[in-house]
Amino acid sequence: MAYLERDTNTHVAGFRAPVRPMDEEQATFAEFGARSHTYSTHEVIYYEGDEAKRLYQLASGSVMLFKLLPDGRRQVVEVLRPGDIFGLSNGDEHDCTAETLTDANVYEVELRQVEGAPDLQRHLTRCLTKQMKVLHEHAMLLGRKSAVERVASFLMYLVPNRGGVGCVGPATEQGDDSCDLQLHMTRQEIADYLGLTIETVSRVVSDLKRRGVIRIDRADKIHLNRICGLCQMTGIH
Amino acid sequence: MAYLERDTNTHVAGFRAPVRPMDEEQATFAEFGARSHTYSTHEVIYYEGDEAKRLYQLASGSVMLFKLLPDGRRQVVEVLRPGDIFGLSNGDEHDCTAETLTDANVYEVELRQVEGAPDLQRHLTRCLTKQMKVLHEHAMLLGRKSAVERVASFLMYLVPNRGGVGCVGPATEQGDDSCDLQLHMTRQEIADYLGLTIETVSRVVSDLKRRGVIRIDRADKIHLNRICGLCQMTGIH
DNA sequence: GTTAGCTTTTGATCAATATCAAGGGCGCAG
DNA sequence: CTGCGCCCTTGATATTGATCAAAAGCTAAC
Repeated sequence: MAYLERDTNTHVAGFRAPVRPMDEEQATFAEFGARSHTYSTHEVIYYEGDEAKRLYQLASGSVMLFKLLPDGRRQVVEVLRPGDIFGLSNGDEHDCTAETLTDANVYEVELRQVEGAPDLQRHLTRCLTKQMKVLHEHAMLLGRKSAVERVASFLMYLVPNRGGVGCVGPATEQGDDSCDLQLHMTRQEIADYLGLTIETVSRVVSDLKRRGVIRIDRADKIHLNRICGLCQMTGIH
Repeated sequence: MAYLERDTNTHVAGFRAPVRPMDEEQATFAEFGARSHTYSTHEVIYYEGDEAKRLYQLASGSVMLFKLLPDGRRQVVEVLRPGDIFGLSNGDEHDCTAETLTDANVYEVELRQVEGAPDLQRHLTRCLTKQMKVLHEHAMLLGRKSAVERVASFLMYLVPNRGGVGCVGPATEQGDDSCDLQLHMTRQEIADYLGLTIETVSRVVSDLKRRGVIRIDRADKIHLNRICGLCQMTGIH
């Protein structure tokens, strides 16, 4: 199935973990003449191949970065959270397309202003390091995990305070083992993020439901009945 | 096949593209009280989970970063070239194991020295951005490419001046469409990098040989007969 | 030169996921 | 309220790559 065949105007998408507090990192950007820009759901911020002019930091909402092959195969390479950086490029072209998954607020700084701003640089290093770690984790997912493990990992990634990576304990702090998630991504976007087909994602989700691990309130509203049980399925344990 | 089951002492590994000139980025490190350290082939620089104390820059040779799942599945997440950075961590633990693939020379700087060094920071941003782009490309490979496309992409990545990513023209500058490669990785390491099994890698390589695209001089010395032909098989065209 | 221990290759089979093909559900426009 | 368009789900089948198994090459030590 080729992405290009899709009618691209009709998707609701993205995800937001409920009440994700701004990271310390986030404060910095506003101080650097960073204009703040608002984008609506499913708006393209830049295209792969566009000239890279600005550095972006997501303030609120959700943005995905993806790449396309000429035959239409798509890979979503990052799903960004508030505080994450994008738009940096080592050539002068963007290597990915950036598209919002929700309404999003974004700080924007001209690239040439970045060079001479040490604080900002320090900041960038920290953000990039964090995002790199997520990319490493995702490479493991794409290269070595089964379909079930991918979907379980994806859902766990959305659980607040589970940081997306690894297991920080048997349950949420209050000993509460359930959680509501709001996916802001279609099955197609999830599939393109996890390196699967839309059918496989759908089947795995149905399976998790059948096994009682999750409950599906709407296609994009999923309740986790047993976070620990789900976590056991990520391949990390 | 689980990595842990392997006898880990017997592998030759890694790759080096013939005569890769040092990037401008590389100069910087030596100026920051960076000790230079030499590691021999197949030496572990640090383990996943170790406390992160130093920042490393590869000066010469080749290093891979990999992650393991508890059942022994392994994913090589980066194969580093001279100039590349590693060892940064956003928590205090390393998220990957770093292991040399060849004898390697490495600059090492204490992490706390990094904070107060703006030039180094600027430098880091550039390196990380470049490596991030490679990670994006690799996510596409792992998520969406076929076995043949993966192996073809891998080989193209080793061709000097093809930068690893994309096609910069119909042939090398001199119009020369062939090239000698020295892989410093075993089939197992290649498989773990490409998200395949050792058997699949072997089969694909044999296939390319049968089709006359490559010639195999030794398991780790491969001659590309038709770079363009190979490039056509990467999925990028 | 021969043997032992790897790594790599090759073959046969299996399993996971993709592909192909219908339906079903939900939201929105009229 | 009704119908149309999207998604999403589910089923049947095909295909790719994994797994299991064994033989063939290398390399180094004796």
